[in-house]
Amino acid sequence: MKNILEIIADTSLFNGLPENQVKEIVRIAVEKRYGKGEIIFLEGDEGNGFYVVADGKVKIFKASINGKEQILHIYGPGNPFGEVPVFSGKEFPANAQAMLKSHLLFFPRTAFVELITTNPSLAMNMLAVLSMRLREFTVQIENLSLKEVPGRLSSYLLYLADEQKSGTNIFLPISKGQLASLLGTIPETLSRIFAKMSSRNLIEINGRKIKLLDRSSLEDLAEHGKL
Amino acid sequence: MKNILEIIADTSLFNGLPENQVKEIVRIAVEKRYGKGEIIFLEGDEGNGFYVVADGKVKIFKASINGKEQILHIYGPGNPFGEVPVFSGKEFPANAQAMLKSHLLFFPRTAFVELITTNPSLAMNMLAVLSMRLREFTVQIENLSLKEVPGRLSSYLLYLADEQKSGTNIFLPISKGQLASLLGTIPETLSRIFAKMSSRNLIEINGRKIKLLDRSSLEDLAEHGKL
DNA sequence: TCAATGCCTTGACTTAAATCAAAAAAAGCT
DNA sequence: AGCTTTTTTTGATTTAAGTCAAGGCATTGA
Repeated sequence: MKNILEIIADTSLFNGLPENQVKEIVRIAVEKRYGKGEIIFLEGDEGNGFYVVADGKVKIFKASINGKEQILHIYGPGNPFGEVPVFSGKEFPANAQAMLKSHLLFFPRTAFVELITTNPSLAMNMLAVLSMRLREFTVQIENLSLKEVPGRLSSYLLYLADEQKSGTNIFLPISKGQLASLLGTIPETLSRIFAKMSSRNLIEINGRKIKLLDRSSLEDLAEHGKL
Repeated sequence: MKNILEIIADTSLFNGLPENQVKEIVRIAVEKRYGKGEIIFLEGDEGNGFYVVADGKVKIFKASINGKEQILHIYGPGNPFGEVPVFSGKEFPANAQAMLKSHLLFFPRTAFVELITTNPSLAMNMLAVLSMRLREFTVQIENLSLKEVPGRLSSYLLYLADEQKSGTNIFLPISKGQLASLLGTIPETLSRIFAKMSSRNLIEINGRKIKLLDRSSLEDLAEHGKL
């Protein structure tokens, strides 16, 4: 278990900051703990601060009336989330829930804004974080609107392979049901597509272990769609 | 035709800044003009700065191989765009094209970053702008994945009515073809849905003039989907 | 006024994916 | 282990929306 200072040092948000600033940040951070499945905030809740994951896993999602959910992000150690209302001054635009027992740091809005207004390099880090988020959303919207599910799945598998640097063997960090939600579909559809990709020797599946057999076909699929 | 100083004063990005700071900003702005249909930047281009629309209309979009496009935003006078690579330090994540003859102000990356690092309140404005964008994208992803086209259209019409403050009479600011792309669909589908909504007396259409006849049904549609 | 162009609509058809229902497999628990 | 609960898979069916093709309407301009 790391201490708060170590956690903060591991966050992109805070790197490159001078020693005394980091201490200031530690001073305003509030530790919070959540059990598996516990709701951290709901869409529409007043956004009086943002969080950094110290340990555990958190999902950010939108829900429709009829129960279907769309996962927007999944965050792990070192990732900040919930920053939007800090600067837009409005409510949270989506829900956050702990996927595992999680340990979070909470940064209250007013204290953080105070820090940022006097510290340009913290502001720059924050700008970089938000820009990256915007970039990710751009990709996600493209995926949802321009590609069919097999294309989105291929993109995700290739992304994972890259992320995990494990060559062609990858491991799903979330359940297939959750993956379906992240890809904007439902478990049945995802299952069928896995089966089809498997039967065409694009991949090999063993529970959460997946082996990429035909990378170039997967890349093609991620680009052009159509299985 | 406004002068640069007036344009800049009208931008949320720059409001609340002290006089001398505004002058600094004017100093680094570069005027650029584009004809209708002209490309401003393409996805993957190096992002060496961002733009503010002084006059005209600009669309930001993603394109797929087979010609289908997804419009992400449409910006008019006073709106900044292309800020992402300024802080993420990467390329533009989408394409930008002038929809009309447009007059833009360009802010070079390095000069702007310099300004921001010495001016916390400019940084705060920038953070607010990015946060608002993030919030909009969150809604757009929800729409694309959780709602069917009639629901997305209803949301858009209600949004327009609110925006235009014209009661129940609204005017489409873009062509129906472009609207289809903004809603993540194709013109044929949009046309059919307009026809269906019209036959059910939810709306009345006359070219780009639309009258909302049954607001509560539209709201219901925007919430729950299903026409 | 009449062609010409661009934009929108309509119809017939196909297809990807959602829904409903149920079985099978895997993971947790005592 | 044996039981329960959750997750995943499979099958049959429905449905929303995309594709292809043709026609209509309106604006522009010679």
